[in-house]
Amino acid sequence: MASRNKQKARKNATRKISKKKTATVAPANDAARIIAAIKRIPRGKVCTYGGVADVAGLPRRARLVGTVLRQTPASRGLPWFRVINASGRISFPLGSDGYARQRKHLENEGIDFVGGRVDLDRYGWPPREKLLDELVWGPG
DNA sequence: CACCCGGCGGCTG
DNA sequence: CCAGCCGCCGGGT
Repeated sequence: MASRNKQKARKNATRKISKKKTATVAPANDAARIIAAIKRIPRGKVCTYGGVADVAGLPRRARLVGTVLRQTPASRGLPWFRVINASGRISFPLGSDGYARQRKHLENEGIDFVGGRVDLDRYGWPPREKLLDELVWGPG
């Protein structure tokens, strides 16, 4: 409850600050940052949608990560399959082709599924502690 | 401008 | 753990 109020407060604050709305800066580069962030996920690790957004410098844009991924044609350099949701699950419907492909890729990299989920404490990237430090202290 | 809908995330019951 | 609900924010109608 408190958290929702906090989010609402943040939203109102954001509105007030950005009321000018000047440019609307077409976020084509947002997609580029998201792709770059995904490319950084190490082999054998996974990152959540929200995590990718954070690494890309776009906090709270988890859904945008999903949108970009959905619209981005699979290319060989992009480890799209290392992006899963915050519950440690693959976000495609169970039984779909996409689900099967993604899971196979991950298992091929040695990632272990228990009850249909990945243990983020073990396979999550970046490590939670590092992420917090960077959020608070900045990189370096 | 008003809705509607997501490869999401947090919290609650 | 699961189901819902809600908040967020881009994109499409």
